[in-house]
Amino acid sequence: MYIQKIIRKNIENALNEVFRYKTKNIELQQTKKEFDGDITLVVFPLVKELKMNPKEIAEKVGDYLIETNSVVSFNIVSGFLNLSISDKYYLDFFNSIKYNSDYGYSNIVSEDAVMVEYSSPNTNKPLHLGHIRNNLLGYSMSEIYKASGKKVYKTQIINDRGIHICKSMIAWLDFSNGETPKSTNIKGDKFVGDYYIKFDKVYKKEVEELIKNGSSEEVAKQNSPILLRAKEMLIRWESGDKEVVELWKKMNSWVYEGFEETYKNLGVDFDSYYYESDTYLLGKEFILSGLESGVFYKKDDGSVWCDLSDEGLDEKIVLRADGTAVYMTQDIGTAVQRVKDYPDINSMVYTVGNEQDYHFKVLFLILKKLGFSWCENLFHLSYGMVDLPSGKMKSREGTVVDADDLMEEMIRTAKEISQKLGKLDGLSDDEKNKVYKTVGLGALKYYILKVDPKKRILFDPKESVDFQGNTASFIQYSYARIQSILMGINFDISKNKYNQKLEKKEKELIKQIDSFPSIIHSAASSNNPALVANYVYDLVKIFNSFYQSLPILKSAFDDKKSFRVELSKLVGITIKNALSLLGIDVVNRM
RNA sequence: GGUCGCGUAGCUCAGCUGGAUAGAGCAUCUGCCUUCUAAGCAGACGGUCAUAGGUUCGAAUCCUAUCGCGAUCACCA
Repeated sequence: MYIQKIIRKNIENALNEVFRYKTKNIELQQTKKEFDGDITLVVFPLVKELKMNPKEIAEKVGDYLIETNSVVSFNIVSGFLNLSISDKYYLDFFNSIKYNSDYGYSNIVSEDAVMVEYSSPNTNKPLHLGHIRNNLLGYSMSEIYKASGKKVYKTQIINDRGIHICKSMIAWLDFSNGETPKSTNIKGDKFVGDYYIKFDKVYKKEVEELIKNGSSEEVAKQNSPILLRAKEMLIRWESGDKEVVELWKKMNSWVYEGFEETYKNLGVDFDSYYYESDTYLLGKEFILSGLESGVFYKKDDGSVWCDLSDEGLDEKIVLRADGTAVYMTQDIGTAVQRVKDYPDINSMVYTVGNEQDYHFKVLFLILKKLGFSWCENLFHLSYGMVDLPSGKMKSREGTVVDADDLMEEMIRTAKEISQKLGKLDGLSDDEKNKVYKTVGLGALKYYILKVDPKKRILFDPKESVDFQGNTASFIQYSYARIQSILMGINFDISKNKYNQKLEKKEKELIKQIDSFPSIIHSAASSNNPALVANYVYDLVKIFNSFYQSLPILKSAFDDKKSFRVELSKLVGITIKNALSLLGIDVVNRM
């Protein structure tokens, strides 16, 4: 159990027994390096409540804690009670988990499940850097929820219908001569995306032509022949035209093949898929029942609205005048559908960019008004844009960073650096390539996940391939060194009975490891994988500094050395587990 | 204009529900490879926490205003 929890409980007891006082207002923190002690109680908040001076309170609490053997000593510095925990506590904790390869993960799995939606692409374009952030966040949060003891369903909703895919279809009919991804050896999503771009080119040319012939810009934009054909195709699709639907299925299947490849490379996966072509008509029934119960109201033209001015928001349309659904309608329907499909769900997480903050605020409010029991546990995992040093990513200007290209570049850079350093000499080509991939993708993932989701990221390709400092490869490298220590040792270290005094750095390491489960819980409750990233970086830094001071381990062995070997091993387990929450793999040698 | 988010070292970022002298990495400079991996370690330099008020024992953190950047405010998704 996390040491702070124990101390907190003991302090509660102390206050209760010494002062007959009960409070939740106990402020604990790590003791600063400059002072003696492990954990510090900030006494000030109690001063007011107990109406005594800080020193007196601190002394009484300290005495009680010593009497009850919770701490071995304490000192008081101006309202801060610094407590020293016995080495025995740390050693007992260490011994209790040192062979637990699942260390940190909760072994109690809750009955309730959380559904995490992420990725959710359109089917007319390949995935780009923004999707990478989305995927990494969604996947990582899923792993963190699992580790914190929740059952998780990973899903996505694919925007597979609408005018955008019709555009690709028209362009393919016009220009492909029957070519396919297979026949051209182009990845399916890129293949379809290329036709989307082709459509756009023709469209622009036609608009120009129309303007030259005297149309206004607005009219021209609406009346380009190729756009009219795309619109007509959408109508045919909606009416179930066999030919159109066939082509639509064919082209989407190409895209999905491409996406799967990208997901596989990125190391993310899904338990289920929702398609807008299935869900875009959902939700109308709830609009009707909402009308009856007075949640919504109808305007004269027949459109249906929800008034949210009580919550400080505007009114929001939920059904068009012609009775067709809008985005909001579908999202209401889809949410309900998901709970139907997975009855154990009691919360949902939507990983969607922060440009949709308003939409989700409204969606959650409406669901609440409609009275669904699970509406309290909806969370919009909102994240900031990914900018480039050259500015914003814009598909029209070709400044989008393609997901596949980026991953490839990261792997290539890992290869170059490794070759230059000669770290991998002696491995087979297969093994080398595996390391390049693990290191290159790890760098990408860590670079993105280590920053707070709600902040914008400035993605500098140059800096992201830097493998020094606060990067995945630094962490992976330390893991590899630990494996190397362990490999050099060929006798049984499990019999050691080390119970001497701990050195400062050993204690620091154990303390850091001790806090891992609580980090997982804070990451889960704040929906922020960056907490885990920064945690493991801190752990590795402490370890490296400790490691530097290790005596030579492979030769003459004593209890102290075997203890340190075991401690290193436990650090390795913790690093591996923490990284796996971020979707990052480790390598045994590099 | 209304609403929401962000603003911390030259650069990229930490800083949990307010707590001790605001922390890392990069960059710049100084040491450390005859010892298990130098993708490392030890150290130096670098701060008006956007600005101005307020709340209190105590503010980067909470409140108000102002400035800057961004998003959003569609019968688009």
